[in-house]
Amino acid sequence: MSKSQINLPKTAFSMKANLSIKEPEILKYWDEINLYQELRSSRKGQEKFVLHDGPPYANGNIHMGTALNKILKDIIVKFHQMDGKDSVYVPGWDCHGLPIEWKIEEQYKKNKKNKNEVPIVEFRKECRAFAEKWIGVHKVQFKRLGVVGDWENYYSTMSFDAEAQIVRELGKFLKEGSLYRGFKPVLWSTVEKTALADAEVEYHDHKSDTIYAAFTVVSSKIKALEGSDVIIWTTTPWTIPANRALAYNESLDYLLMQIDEGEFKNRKIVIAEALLESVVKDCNIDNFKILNKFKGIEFKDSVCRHPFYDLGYGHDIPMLEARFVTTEQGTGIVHCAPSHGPDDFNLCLNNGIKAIETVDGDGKYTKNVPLFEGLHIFKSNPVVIEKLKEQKKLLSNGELVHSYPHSWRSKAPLVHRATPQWFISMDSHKLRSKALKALEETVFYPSKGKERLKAMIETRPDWCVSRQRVWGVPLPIFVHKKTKKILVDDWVNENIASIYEKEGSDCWFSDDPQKFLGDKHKAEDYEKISDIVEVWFDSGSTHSFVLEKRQDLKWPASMYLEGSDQHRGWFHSSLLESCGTRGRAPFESILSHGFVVDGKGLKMSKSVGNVIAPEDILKKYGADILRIWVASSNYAEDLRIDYSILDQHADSYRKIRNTFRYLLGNINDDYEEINLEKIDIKKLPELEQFMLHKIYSLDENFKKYFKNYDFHNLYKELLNFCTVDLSAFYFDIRKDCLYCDTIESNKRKSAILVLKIILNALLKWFAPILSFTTEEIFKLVGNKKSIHLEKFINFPVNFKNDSLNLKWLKLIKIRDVCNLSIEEKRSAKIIGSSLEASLKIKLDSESFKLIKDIDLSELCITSSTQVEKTEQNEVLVETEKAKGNKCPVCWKISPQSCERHDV
RNA sequence: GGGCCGGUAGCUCAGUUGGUUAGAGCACACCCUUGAUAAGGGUGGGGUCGAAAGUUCGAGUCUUUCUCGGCCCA
Repeated sequence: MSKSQINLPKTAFSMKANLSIKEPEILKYWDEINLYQELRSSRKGQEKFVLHDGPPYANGNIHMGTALNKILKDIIVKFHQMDGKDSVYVPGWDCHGLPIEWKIEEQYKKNKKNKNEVPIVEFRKECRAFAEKWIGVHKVQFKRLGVVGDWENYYSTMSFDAEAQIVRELGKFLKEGSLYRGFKPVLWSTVEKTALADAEVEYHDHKSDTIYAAFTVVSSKIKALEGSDVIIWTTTPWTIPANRALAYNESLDYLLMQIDEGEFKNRKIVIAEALLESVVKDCNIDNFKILNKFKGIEFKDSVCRHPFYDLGYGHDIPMLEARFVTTEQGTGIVHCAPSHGPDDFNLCLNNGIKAIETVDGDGKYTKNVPLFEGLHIFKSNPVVIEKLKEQKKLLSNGELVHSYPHSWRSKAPLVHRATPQWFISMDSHKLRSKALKALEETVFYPSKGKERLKAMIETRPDWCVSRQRVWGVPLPIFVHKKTKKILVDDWVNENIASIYEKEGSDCWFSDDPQKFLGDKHKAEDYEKISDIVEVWFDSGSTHSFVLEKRQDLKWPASMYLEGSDQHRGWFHSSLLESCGTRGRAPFESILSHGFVVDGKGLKMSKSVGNVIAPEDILKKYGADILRIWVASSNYAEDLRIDYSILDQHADSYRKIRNTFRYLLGNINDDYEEINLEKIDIKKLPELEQFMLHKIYSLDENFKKYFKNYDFHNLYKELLNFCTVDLSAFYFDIRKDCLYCDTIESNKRKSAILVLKIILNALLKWFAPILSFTTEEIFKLVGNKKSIHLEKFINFPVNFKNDSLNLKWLKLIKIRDVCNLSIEEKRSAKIIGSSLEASLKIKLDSESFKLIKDIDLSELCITSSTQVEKTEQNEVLVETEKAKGNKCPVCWKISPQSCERHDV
């Protein structure tokens, strides 16, 4: 029997995907047809959906986290585009900041160049070039993932427009009065000579010198204390010269005790009772007497002497009450250096003791510190300890390994150092309450994001927006030299902005200040601030220079989408910036996703060796597999990835691809648009009607899932449709008709019609996820430009047929019973394929009625079936080997010759 | 160390306001097919729902503690 007599599937769509080769070709095609512009013009005038890109930092290759982020963005943008909206995506980059500065400095060090000898403007030019280079690299890498956007007209925080607008935004805070100059200790790196943002700090173990030092009581309400030594413990002996106070906890119990041995023999010391044991052990004190016990509250108004009293440290050291004093470690009395710790700073500030500059940017003591001026703090511990010993103020000293802040770049230990800073007040102009109100008006996916952000806004301190660095937008502030008043002048602010618009912000550092002040103010009367704006203000302002400025976008954005760490980052800074300047959030919704972790749920790290680079996945699997991974993972939690997980997604991809291949093969790649409204559904076989109902109800779920951005359930439903409803059911049953019936047969024509509808539906449903593969197929079967220009299908409501659905669900249950019976005979080696089976089926009267017009042989893919009515309330099936001859065409076995194929 | 979030088959995920024997797909095993063929079909095994205690007639679901992991903060 020649195979030419049957209609075997034929298609140019290969089974093997070869994605790593095919995808770049499709990218080229998208470039050729200028897909992004086509997308825009195809939805001109339609409702806008704007997903505002949270700018990645223009530094280093992309990793799985960035890939996840961009793919998720792209999937959402494409969904809205296919939903008929003008769905615009403008990618952007964050360019200023310390990491790039550090890279350039690293290069300097390599080339033995001294940063201090390079003019700031030249240094900044190198930073700019560095960022530009990485934007170029990122662009290629993001595009390769299949992300469609306005890559030609991206935004960046270092563009002249952006720098100008950032100045205008700061001007608003300045004018309002919520931007003020404060003074506080910040974490400072003496290596980079800069303050560090919280995000730039890492905690590592560090070996510190520890000391127990004595502060002699000069006066106290408890007379017994006078002349005794209050003992403090610290891991930073170098802060002793900056000491201005001691702190105690009023609810703790304290002891006055006499020491009967060693250096402190016959001297009286004061410590907390709870720490007696550890102090005695630490200081090797074996012989002592407890003289007195009292509550911390009695320390009130006590005054001590600095250990270096005789060396020029004549000032009083008051004892102050502080809740932060605990009995976890130390002595229960804490030494306070307001210039070197936030707690110390606040406590002293509340008691009228101001911080002064005790340490300069290089880490050397200033002239405010007698004895030690010019000495580097990291070299001063031995000197301080020596002096304490000499003054007989050192009870004991040692070493301690503990968790300590370090710079994430240089890994150098950090110190707290008081510096002048610029702040935006959270409360002076109700920024906090505005932001909290804005959160109530924002939709969060997942919803738990709202609480997370809210908790942060409720408790955060004023926003410090200044940094002592050079690669950033200069703080556009002048302070009057005599009055110390901040210059607030709209004209000056706008003047600075318009200068930046023309030439960028480099000129702030190089040009005559008069250029910015114009004729209105004399430059010599003003101090020009040389700080730069912290980068979170840059990115927090993107809404102002991207969303508001561009005609193709809208303000506020429909959505901000980032990793969950950005609750503290970009979501946070954007919310504050926009609430401060515009009174509402720059976004209508926020979608946050978890972090990419390895197959066991552990975070990826080089040292563990569980890092997977997007590049490797693209090479081995292709972008569509990676996109499946994104779509099928629950982004509300952390997302696991390893090669076994990817292998399984690759298997699913193959299943989907073969589903398409079956469809294409049976229609011989011959597709035409079908007017769904004009189908006479009642004239189709019931199986086809059932499939149309399936399509309709799947589409309903699809839309529901899409509305909630619930992609992993959406993808799962699509995949199950391919596997369960199509491959194992509809396709399997209809093979006989498609292969063996004549082309003219109405049944076959009906099946072909439904196959075409399914093909079209699957293409559109999958397009946002399988961007490359659906395009490959779309180009094969049509002459339209791109699948991504299409819209989702609106299926006619008459596809829906609930009663038919119920009937067929029952039929499938009967089919399941039949399969069990067939399997029994198959495992007994009585039959092989199901076409070798002949079924004897007994049905109760209800089921018997159900199958009146149903061909159970067709449904179960057997050669024959006999059905009997029975009183029993169950389905009984007996399988026998079919008797007769096998039709050489349709392979059905019957005693007579084949009805369809008269051979 | 503190705050928040999470832990359901090997994997990705469902599991309504507590209510039958905890589900799906994939993977796996066995069988069939060789006209979707580096495909396709059928059947099957697989879970102490992170652990323990408690509330309840009844807990994957509620409470507490612990544990592991992640994010944020110190």
